[in-house]
Amino acid sequence: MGIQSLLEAKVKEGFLKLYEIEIPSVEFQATRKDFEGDITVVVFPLLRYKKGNPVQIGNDLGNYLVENIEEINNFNVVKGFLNLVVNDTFYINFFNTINTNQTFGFSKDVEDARMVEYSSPNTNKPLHLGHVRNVLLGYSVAEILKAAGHKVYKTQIINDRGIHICKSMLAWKRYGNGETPESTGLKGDKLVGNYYVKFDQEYKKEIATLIASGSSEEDAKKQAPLFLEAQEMLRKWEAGDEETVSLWKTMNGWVYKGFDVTYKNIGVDFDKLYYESDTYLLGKDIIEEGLKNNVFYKKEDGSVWCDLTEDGIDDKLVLRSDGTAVYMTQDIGTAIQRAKDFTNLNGMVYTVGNEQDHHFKVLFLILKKLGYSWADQLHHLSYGMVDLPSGKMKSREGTVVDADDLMDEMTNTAREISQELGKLEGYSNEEKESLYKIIGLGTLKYFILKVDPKKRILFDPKESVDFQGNSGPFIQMAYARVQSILRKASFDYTGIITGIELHEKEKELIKQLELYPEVIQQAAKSYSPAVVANYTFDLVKEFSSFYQNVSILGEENQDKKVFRVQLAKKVADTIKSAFNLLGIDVPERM
RNA sequence: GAGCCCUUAGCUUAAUAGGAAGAGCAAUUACCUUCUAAGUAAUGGGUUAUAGGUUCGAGUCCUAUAGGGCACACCA
Repeated sequence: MGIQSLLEAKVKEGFLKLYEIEIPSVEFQATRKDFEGDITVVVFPLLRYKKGNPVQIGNDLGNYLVENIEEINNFNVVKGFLNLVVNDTFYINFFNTINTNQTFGFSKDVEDARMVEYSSPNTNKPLHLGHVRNVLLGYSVAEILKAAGHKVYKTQIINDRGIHICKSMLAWKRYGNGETPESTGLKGDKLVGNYYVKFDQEYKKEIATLIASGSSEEDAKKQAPLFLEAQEMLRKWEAGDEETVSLWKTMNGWVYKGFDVTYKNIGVDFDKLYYESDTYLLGKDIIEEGLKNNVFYKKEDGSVWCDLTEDGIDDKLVLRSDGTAVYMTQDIGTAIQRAKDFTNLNGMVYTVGNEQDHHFKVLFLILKKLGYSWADQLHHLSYGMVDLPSGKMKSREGTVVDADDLMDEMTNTAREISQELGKLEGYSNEEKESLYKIIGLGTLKYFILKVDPKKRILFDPKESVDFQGNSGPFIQMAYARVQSILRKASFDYTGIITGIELHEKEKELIKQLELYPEVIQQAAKSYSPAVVANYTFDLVKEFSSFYQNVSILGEENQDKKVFRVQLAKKVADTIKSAFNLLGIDVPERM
């Protein structure tokens, strides 16, 4: 049992005895470093029930608690804050209860299932920095939800159809000379992406020619032969034309192979895939049904809309006048399909950039109007864009940071720094390379995950990624240090230690460990890996201080030495556990 | 032009759903002590964008204002 729940009961009891007043709850917080004490009762809220001087009430309560709770040794009152000093025995006992718990911090299964969608790429170009943030957030939130006791299904919707896909197909057909990933040695997604860029270049040339011969820009864009041909291709694809579909399958196949490599490198995976080509027609039946139930209405031209005026939003188109589906149609269908596929779902999380806030607001509203009870459990995990110093990324203009290149670059930087520091004697080349990757990727992932998802990130590949301070390597370093100690600890450090006097730093560390379960719950509730990242940093800061100020293996008292090894190991285990939730590996040595 | 998000130290940021503004980088200084210096210890740096309001108490809630971003398409 935590000290807090014990205290809460005693504070209530004390209030009753002292003033004959019942209070519903007690507010606690960790005592600030500049004051003596471990846990603080905030007295102010209690003034609502018992008028008086907060300092006086604090003193009365403090006296009562010291007398009645064994674990409380002392107290002081500053303004309306009652700071309580908790004795070592409590902390040692607490540590012993968590010490051998391998899943410390994790909740037991609550049999509540969630689906988390992330990545959702187009199949006409490689993944870039924007996807990296998306994928890292989605994967991490999925892991955090698992740790918080949910069953989780990770998914993505692959945007594998549409005019943009036809563009790269067309360009390949025209200018590709039968190139394949095998013949060029290029990753499939890169090869296809090149043709998407190629299309745009040629298209622009055609537009320029047309404008030169007197067309307006608008007309030129619509009349360029390439554009017309791409549209024709889309029609053929929808009609099931054999040649077109076959090319589509081949080129998408290349892209998927490329994506697999990238996902594997990033270290993320999926439980279930949805393809837009399978789902884009799905929504139509739902729209028909909704029309009957007056959820939607039809305009004279045949287009179908949802009236959202009472929600203060403009009406939304859900079906074009020619009967074809729009983005919204498809998303409605996909959501319903998922609910059918996974009947145990208690919520879906969509990891999509904040530019689509409006889209998801509308989607959730429409699903609710359609009467789906689960519509209330949908959540848009909205995150800010990643900007480059040069501005926004545009794939057609080649101003993107490619995901594969980015990871390579991080690994290279890690290699350079490692070699400069030169501490890897006795490591094989293979081990070294694996380590560089762990550090490089860890740096990147931590850099992105430590900030609140809502906030925009300015990413400067040269300068913004630090290997010091609040960074991945700083935390990985702490883990490696503990492993080093464990390798050197040539004695039995199992067993339960009691009755020792704690060093101040040890006490701080145990207090920090105590927070872990709540941190996971908090992160799950707010869908924020940043909560876990910041906690881990605080834990490691505390550990580093402990490590520099207190000797572990050099301690003469055997009990203290064993306890310190156990404590260090627990810290390392917790680092590893927390970093796992972020999808970051930790090294045995660095 | 109804709307949504953001603004905390020079830079990057934290603050448990109103409770004592805290870190990292950069700057200055000290430390390789037999557990790894990608580290530790210390110093300086804040009217939390501005003006009001609610409250015993506001970075946090409300109202305006300024600056930055996003969105509202028979695009996805």
